[in-house]
Amino acid sequence: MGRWKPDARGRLAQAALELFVERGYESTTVADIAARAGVTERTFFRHFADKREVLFGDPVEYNGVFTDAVAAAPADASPLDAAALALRAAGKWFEGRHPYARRRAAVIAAHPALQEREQVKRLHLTEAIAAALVARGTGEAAAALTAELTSVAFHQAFTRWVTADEESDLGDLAVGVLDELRALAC
Amino acid sequence: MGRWKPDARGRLAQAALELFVERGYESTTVADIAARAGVTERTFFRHFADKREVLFGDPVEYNGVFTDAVAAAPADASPLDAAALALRAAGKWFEGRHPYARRRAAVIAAHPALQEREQVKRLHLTEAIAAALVARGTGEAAAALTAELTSVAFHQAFTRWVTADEESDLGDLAVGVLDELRALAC
DNA sequence: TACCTCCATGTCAGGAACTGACATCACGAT
DNA sequence: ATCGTGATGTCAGTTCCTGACATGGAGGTA
Repeated sequence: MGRWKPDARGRLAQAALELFVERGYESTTVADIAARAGVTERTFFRHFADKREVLFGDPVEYNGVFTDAVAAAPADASPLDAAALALRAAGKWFEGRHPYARRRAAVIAAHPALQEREQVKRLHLTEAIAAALVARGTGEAAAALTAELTSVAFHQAFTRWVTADEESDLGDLAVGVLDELRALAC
Repeated sequence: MGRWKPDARGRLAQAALELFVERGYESTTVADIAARAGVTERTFFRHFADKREVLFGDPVEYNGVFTDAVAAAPADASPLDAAALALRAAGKWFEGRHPYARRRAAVIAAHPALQEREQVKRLHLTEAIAAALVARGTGEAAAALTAELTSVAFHQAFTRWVTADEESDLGDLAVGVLDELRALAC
């Protein structure tokens, strides 16, 4: 066995979620998190840019779920069709993560500072989707708006998915919201 | 003349914007802002919840521009028509504020911490619009989605408005984006 | 084996953001 | 004239976050 226990980052993330659930975000210090993970505070900040970031995974991986699906869409698919495929892919990615997502969402909903971070992550996802659409040949303006629609659909669907008691299919929900949006706009 | 110079809050807000433009957000301390405004650091935190907040006005007043317009819309207007009226009202509210909005937007664009705050403000605006629509009798789901569309339209239009060199009509832009969204979704 | 470099972590000092508790003192009402 | 109010000042303290430097196992090389 090595000099240190493996996966300090993972231990920190888990300790943080536990403590946030137990005591709340504000009553938990970074020192508390580090102590439970068995490292020092300084090590926490080597793995995460700040205290909020510990609740958010690798954005490249997460955004990639959406952007890869957009990139993989058939060349003749419309931007909105590509968006729907991205929603399906995201729905699949979240399969089996419902219990975790619920706990995490509850923590975030309880603390404005964490909602802020979540909203920027959403913005970055929107921009990533727009970029992926542009890469497929969609115009800048249409790409930006389609990405926003995708983001709205996913956000709404995710909220409902996490709120609902029994687990439903997130992909179905999201594509459903996209259809609601279509109906509204026409 | 009173014991203190009047409008400490306004002086703080102005000093902050000046300093953020001059040195950047991170290189400006709250003590710097307070000093330029002629008060102490503690007074800054009595007027603003945190360092970021100094760039954002009263959310009740700002959101009210949108929600009042929604509330004042004719009873037979569709949710999306009410949204368009809100966009017009917001456009009018920003008349004459283009130079200020540009400077402010540049500062925010340069600092992730400020983008975070801006995104939550946007979220709260969206929720306020949804609530105003519900008050008009729109269903929860349709209200949420219409509010999101309104928010998207305004956000896109505002970005273009602030980016463009010569000043155009923000209301026109926003309603135009709403039409683009319609076209995309159909 | 002996040595050596790498790199994740530890240690420590310090700046800046924010908060609670208490003091001050012009202004306006009584 | 007195008194309460409320915006501000003062000060101590906690927490977040960063830079600089030290440490010592792992893994490679002679």
